[in-house]
Amino acid sequence: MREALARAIDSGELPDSPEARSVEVEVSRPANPEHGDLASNVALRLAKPMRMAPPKIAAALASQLALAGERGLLASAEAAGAGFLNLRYSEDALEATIDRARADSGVWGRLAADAKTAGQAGIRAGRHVNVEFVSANPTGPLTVGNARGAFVGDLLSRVLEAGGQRVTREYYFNDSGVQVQKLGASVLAIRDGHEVPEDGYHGDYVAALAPLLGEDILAGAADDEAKAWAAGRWASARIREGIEASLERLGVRFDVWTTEGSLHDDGWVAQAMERLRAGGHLYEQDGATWFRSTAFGDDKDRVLVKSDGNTTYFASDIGYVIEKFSRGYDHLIYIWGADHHGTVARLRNAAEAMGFDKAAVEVILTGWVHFVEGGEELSMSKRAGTFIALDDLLAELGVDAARWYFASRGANVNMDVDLEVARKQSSENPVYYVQYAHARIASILRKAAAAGIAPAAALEGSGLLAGGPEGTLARIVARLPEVIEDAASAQETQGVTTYATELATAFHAFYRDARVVDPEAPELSSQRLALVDATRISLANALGLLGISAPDSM
RNA sequence: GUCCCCGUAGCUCAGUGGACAGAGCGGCUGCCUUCUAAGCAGCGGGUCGCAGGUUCAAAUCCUGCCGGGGACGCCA
Repeated sequence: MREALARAIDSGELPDSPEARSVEVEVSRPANPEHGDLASNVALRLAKPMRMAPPKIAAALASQLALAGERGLLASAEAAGAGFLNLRYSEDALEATIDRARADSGVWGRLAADAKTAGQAGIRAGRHVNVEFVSANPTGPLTVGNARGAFVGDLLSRVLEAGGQRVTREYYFNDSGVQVQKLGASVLAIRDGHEVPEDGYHGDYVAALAPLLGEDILAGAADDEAKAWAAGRWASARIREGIEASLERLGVRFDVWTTEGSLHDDGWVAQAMERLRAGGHLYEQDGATWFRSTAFGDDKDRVLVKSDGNTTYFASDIGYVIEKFSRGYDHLIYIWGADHHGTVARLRNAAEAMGFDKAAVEVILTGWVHFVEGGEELSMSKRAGTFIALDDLLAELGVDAARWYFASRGANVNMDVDLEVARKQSSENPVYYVQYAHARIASILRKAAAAGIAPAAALEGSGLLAGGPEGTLARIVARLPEVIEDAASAQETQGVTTYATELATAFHAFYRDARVVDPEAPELSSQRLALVDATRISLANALGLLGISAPDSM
């Protein structure tokens, strides 16, 4: 495009100027397929510096592009509308792409972490990133309220991996806070037939744990408080196992589990404080130690060490920042609920004060999920035991439907979920529409194999994609790599669900218009089988990226 | 009071500078002797919260306002 522009200027067709030579050439995919496979607005941008009507500029560029033929890549280039330049791929280029999808089926669509992609703006392939999410304390099972973070974090991780980044999934929790002792006291109370303390934990899961508590756990505990701690640590370890199992069922697996206590024990918190102190970012007032967060634009300064000598949660957080960076990450991402937004600034400010790049500490806030059942709001208190366990919800809705539900919405939007409606509509979830297309293809492939027709080895040069139903379908199949690229750079999955739905629709239409297995026309059949197989691969890889299964039959 | 997020079809949500604003669900009408009808074709449904501004071009960017949610602790 840039070359064509230069040629047009050199040949005197278009006026020369510094602006014209340096204009940003933008190429995008038009919404309307009639506008070609790619479109550019350069002519519109050039109108002012060139003092020429956009359509005229577009026409000049189109003729230059047509002359060059771009080494067989483009079939046509034409000016259209108010000055758009529409380009169309050649059959050969499209066929080669379809062949490539089949040859590299396992990695088709994913970005390699090579020098080329690393240099590309927004992609950041090769980056080593830590994604911390869920991080619910092990004082009870995961609730539906934890679902958002679990899916958002896992989907983000998958998308970054597909974009060629190295991802560590991290879970942070506190196993040494007073809540652990309260949990232990609650378990003991139930075991011994006493009332659960007012501020204890009242859920059924506590009662279920009580009879399992062995006397050996309490050995060596001198008084009631020590017993409660011992029981609490034991119970929270059991609960953590349960949490891990729940996450496994969601298809979420963590690489690293870090406890708040270890950040103190291993000296990270002290190290962080030392670094801030050395930089002159700390001061003492009213017996407490403060971080001068306001120097970095925060509303107020923040306490690190309370006047009673205990450190705050924030102190652990900054120790954690150092600890994470010490492991060699280029970038840290935190998935937090929207209610934590007030703590974002201080964390990033502290990272900056400790000498890290503020931009390398990113917080993604998830919107609120408001659960309602039959018009009534559901409370979600672990302490009161009035929550809905994540496992229960997923047993009803299914993991694939739930994953799709969260993947197709932005992380930061608030949503209302009426469980009655969700149950009723789970069978209407669009995920099944996409999975059905995949199953249909698998069925066709089985049918063909039974009829002794094998997919063509390659389509390049076949002319199958010249137009008609085949051309339409192939163009969408070929788009997966750019869908993944967009998802990776925007760090979002909505585009993937939209694409998968579009591809499924295109396939269902193709299914209607073109019979694939036809013993009367074996050559056409085998070519169509190759296209249909490529469709299956794009569908499976799009679903796989979201952690959703691609069934061979439904 | 300050700050953050959201406001798009009856409902749930995509689209975040480009050519007539999209999908699913719901409503209505047709289509199974033919590779899976969990499908297909069609109809109906929109002041993109409101008002200004920037731009050749605004649902998209800027400002103000309205409405909904959330956060503002020496809690964790």
